Amino acid sequence: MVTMGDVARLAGVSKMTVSNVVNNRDGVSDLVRQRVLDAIERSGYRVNLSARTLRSGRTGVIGLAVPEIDLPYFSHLAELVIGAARRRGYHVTLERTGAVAAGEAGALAHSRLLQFDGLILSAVALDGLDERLTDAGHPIVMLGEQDFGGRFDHVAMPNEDGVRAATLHLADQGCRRIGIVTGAPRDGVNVITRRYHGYLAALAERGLAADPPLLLPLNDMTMEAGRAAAHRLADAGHEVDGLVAVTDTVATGVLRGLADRGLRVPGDVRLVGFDDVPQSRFLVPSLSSVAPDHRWMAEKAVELLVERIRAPHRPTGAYVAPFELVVRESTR
Amino acid sequence: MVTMGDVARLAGVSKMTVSNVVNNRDGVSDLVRQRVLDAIERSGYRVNLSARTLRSGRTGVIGLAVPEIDLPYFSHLAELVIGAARRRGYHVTLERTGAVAAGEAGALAHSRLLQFDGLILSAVALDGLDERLTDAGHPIVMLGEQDFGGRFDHVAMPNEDGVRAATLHLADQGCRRIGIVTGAPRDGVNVITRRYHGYLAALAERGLAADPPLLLPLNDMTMEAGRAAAHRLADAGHEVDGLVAVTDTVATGVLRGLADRGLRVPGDVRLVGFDDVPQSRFLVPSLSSVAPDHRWMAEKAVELLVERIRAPHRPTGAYVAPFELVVRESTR
DNA sequence: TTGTATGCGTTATCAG
DNA sequence: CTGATAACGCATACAA
Repeated sequence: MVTMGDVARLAGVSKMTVSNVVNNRDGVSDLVRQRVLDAIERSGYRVNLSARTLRSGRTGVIGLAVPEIDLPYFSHLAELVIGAARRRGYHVTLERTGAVAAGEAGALAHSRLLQFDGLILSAVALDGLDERLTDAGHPIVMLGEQDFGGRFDHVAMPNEDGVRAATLHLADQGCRRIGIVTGAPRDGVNVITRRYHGYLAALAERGLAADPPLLLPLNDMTMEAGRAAAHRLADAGHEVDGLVAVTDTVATGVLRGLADRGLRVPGDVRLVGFDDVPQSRFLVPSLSSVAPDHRWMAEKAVELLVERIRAPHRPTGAYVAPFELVVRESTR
Repeated sequence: MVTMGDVARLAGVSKMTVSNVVNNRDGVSDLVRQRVLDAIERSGYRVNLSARTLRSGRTGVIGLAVPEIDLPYFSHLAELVIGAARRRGYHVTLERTGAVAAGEAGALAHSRLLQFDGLILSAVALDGLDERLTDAGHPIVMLGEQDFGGRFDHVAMPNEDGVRAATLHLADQGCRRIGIVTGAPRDGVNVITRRYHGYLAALAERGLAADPPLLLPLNDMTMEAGRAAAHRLADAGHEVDGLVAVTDTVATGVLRGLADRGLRVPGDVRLVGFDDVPQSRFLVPSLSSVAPDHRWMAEKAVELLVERIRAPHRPTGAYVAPFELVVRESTR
C-alpha cells in the first residue's frame, strides 16, 4: 500500500505537506503543491480513510435505515436521501431493518459501531418510549412514521391530514360507504393510528358512518396483503363504494384483488392510495394518491442530521412534510 | 469516547487483556474475563472499527453499485444481496451509478477509497475495454449486464435465452407480428444487443419476419419511455399482436400506453416482460415475464466476491442465472 | 495467564 | 510556507 510517507519521499517533502495538499488546505506553495500532485499521480496513492477517521473522528458516512429496500416508497426515498447527502459531502449507507424493533435498534447500534457520523432512521416499530433509544449522543434523525415525543429531530409524513384529504375527496366524489385498508391497530401514536384518525375525522366531517366491516386491517403492508383484503371485502358482500389504502403498495394489491373479483375501479369502487410512488401513475387504472413531498422530506432529514452532527446539543425539531392529493383515474 | 484503555483501567488489567476478551480469544481466565465484561458493560465501551481496520486492513463492508435504486429490479436485487452478504458476515453499502460510465467508474474508485473489502458492480455502461477498469487488485464481481471478456468474475442474466423464450412463447400463443421495445442499439456486446439477438433468433426459429417498424428503441428504460413507445406504435397504425418489453419496468409503461390508446392486453396485443419484479403479478392484467433467479444471482455474486477477497488471484468465473418464463394474463 | 513495546496511516500542534 | 513530533485506538510480537 502506498502511504503518505511514500509520496512525501517521492516529492521530497514531509508527510504533513502531502496531507495539506490532499486536503486542499492552503499554505502550500504552488510549486510544492504541483510536485506533490505529480508524486501522488505517479505512485497511485489513495488516502486511507480508516487512518483519517481514526485521527479526525469522522467518517463522512451517514446511515439510512429503512424497513425494506424493495418497497417502492423506500427505494424512492433512499434515492432522494442519497442525492441530498451527496450534495453535502456525505456518503450514504443503506441498511434494512425488516420493520421490526430489533432491526431498528440494530441499525442504531450498527451506526455507532461503524462510526457513521449520523443515522436517518425510518422507524415503524420503535416508539419514543423504547429503552433501546436511550443511548444518546449519536446524531439521529427520525424519518416519517412514529412519534418520539421530541426526543429526536423528526421529519414526519402528513399521516392524519393526508388520509383525511383522501377520504374527503372520496366523499366529494359521491362515495357514501368508504372503507380503509390499513395496518392492524397498535397502541400508541403511530402511522397506523394516525392515518386511521384522519379517516375517521373526514367521515365525521361529511356526516358519514364508520362501519366496522369496512375497516380492513392488514398484518403487513404488502401488495399480497392488499389483494387478500380486497378478496375478503368482496367475498363478504359488504356494500362499499370507496376505499382508502394505507400505502400505494397496498393499493396496488387492492386494485388487483378487486379486479380478481370483477369489481371495476372507479366504476364500482373508487380507490385512493398514499405515497404517490412512481409507478402509481402507470397502473391501469392510474391511482389517485396522497403525495407527500418526498424530496422535501429527504432534504430536510439530511439537513437536520448535518446540523446535529455539527451541533449535537441543539434543541430538536419536528417537521411535517407538505403534500398534495393527486387525482387520477381510480377516483374519477 | 470510551477506549480499551479506559476499560482496562476500570477492570484493573492491561489493554491487551481487554482486546483478548473483546475478540473472544482464549488465554484469559474466567475471572478476569468476567471482570472485563463488567467493565465494558459499565463504561458502555464499543470497539472502534476504524482503529481495528487500520490494523487489520479489512472493513467487513462490501459495496453494491447499481444504476438506480428506485427501479424495482435493482431494489429487489439489493435486498437479496444484502441478505446474502449478511449471512457471510459482511455489511453492504449501496451506491448509485446513474447508469452512466462515469458513475460506474466512480463507484469503483469510491469502493477503493472507502476501503470496502470488495465491490459488486451492476454495470450497464462500462464494458470490458474501458480503461477505467484497468486498475486491478480490488475485488470486483460484475453483476448482470455487460460482457467483460473474462477480466472479472461475472454473474450474468440469461439475456439472449430469456428473450428468445419470451418471443417463442408469443409465437406459440399465435402471435405473428411480434415487436420488441428495447434500448437504443449500441455497439458491443451488451444487454441490449443480447436481448435483441434473442428476439431475432426466436423469430427465425418460427419463420417469422423481423419488421423494422416493430423495433421500438428507447433512450432510457423507464416506465415513461415504455408508455411513449406504445403510443408511437399505436399511432403509427402498424399491425402488431405481440410485444416483448426489455424489462418489466418498461412493460409497465407499455401496458399503460396501450390502455391509453384503447388496445386490450392480451386481446389485441400480448405482452411479455423481463425480470419478473414483485409487482408484475399484481398488474392488471398481470404480466408474463422472464424470471431470472434473482436469489441465485445475489447468492452467487456475494459468494464469488467473498472468495475473491480471500484469494485475490483465483481465475475468474462467469455464470449465467437460470430462469423460467412465468406465464400470466398478459399472454393468455 | 497477563503485560509491554511498537506501529498501522493520518492529522493537529507548534516550531522553524 | 514547511517540517518534526506526537497522538488517534487497536492488535501483533514477544517478554514476564
